[in-house]
Amino acid sequence: MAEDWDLYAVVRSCTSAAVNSSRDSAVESSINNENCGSSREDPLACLASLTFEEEDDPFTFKSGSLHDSYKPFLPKVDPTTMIATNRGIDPCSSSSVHGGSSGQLNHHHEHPSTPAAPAVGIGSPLSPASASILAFGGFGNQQRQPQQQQQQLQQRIQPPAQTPRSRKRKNQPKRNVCHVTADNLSSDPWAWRKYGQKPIKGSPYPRNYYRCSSSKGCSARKQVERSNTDPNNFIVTYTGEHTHPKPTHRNSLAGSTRNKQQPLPISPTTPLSAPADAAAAVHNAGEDESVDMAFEMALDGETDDDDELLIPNVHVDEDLFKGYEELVGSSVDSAATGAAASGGC
DNA sequence: CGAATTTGACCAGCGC
DNA sequence: GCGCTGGTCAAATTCG
Repeated sequence: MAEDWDLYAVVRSCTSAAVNSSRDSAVESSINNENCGSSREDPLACLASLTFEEEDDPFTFKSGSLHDSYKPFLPKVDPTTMIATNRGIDPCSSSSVHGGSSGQLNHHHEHPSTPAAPAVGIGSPLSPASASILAFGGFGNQQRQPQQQQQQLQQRIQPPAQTPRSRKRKNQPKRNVCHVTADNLSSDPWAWRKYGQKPIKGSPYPRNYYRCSSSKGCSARKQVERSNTDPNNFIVTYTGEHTHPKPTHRNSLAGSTRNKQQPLPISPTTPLSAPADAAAAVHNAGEDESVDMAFEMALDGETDDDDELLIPNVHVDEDLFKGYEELVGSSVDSAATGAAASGGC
């Protein structure tokens, strides 16, 4: 499915969320995503509508406590809501497992033998950006991230003395669970690097693990898995928080743009892949800024047109942008429009 | 050559 | 206490 991960997708997700704002079910929001095209409201609203569904998450953020935690990070946005769109990442990928169940995923699993076709895979011809839009602030675990980092470092340096790997549920940081459609799967300004993939019991689709590669010390992570109930929906779980400002450009990540096996549409074995690629791709497509904007808006909670606000170091080179426009003309337009739309979503 | 992805193995938490 | 499952690590591989 080559969905075009463009800003629209993001916007759509927002809108959809808005539409379903009354519901705290993120799933529903995402599911209805397609419908949202019509309704444009405040993207934030959309975000707001997306709630952290917990699924297996012991922490339930239904408005409330989490809200407080997020405040610092998400000033205007209702912490309980967030949107994530990961495009570029095709969670369904993966290996073998999936194949089996794949009945549902007709579009995706076709070349089990092909390892990754990552990013591109799901993505779009344009190559998605990997991103995921989400309002990711810190999930309230400001303390944790440094700790985790240290833990990991220590682990490597010395054998785990006490709690070497606190990655298990018990110690797990709070997570933001978002449900997004394939269309929306992607687009977050952060660069993600895949570090693992595992088949999940009860789900035909494997779960992919990504960590933020924008900064070495960043403990932000995200898990992407395809919903077994609705193959078109992906469950994106964000954990940890970014310890650095959003990358100015997705391609800021050295070597992040690795376009592998483009030829292969999507292989089941390669699910989400390559956020980095996607990011790069998006960037190339000229969507980058748009996406970023959308993302920012989400973060900011204000969909207004204050694009400037956001992250300080996010600066857009106009020339570059122009170049994009020329290159991708319409794409950019759409993206821009989308961004704008999102503002008025 | 550097960076990202793949994939098997390891380890810890949780349930029985 | 044991086994299962999920999360992470790290070597090998691939690609720009």
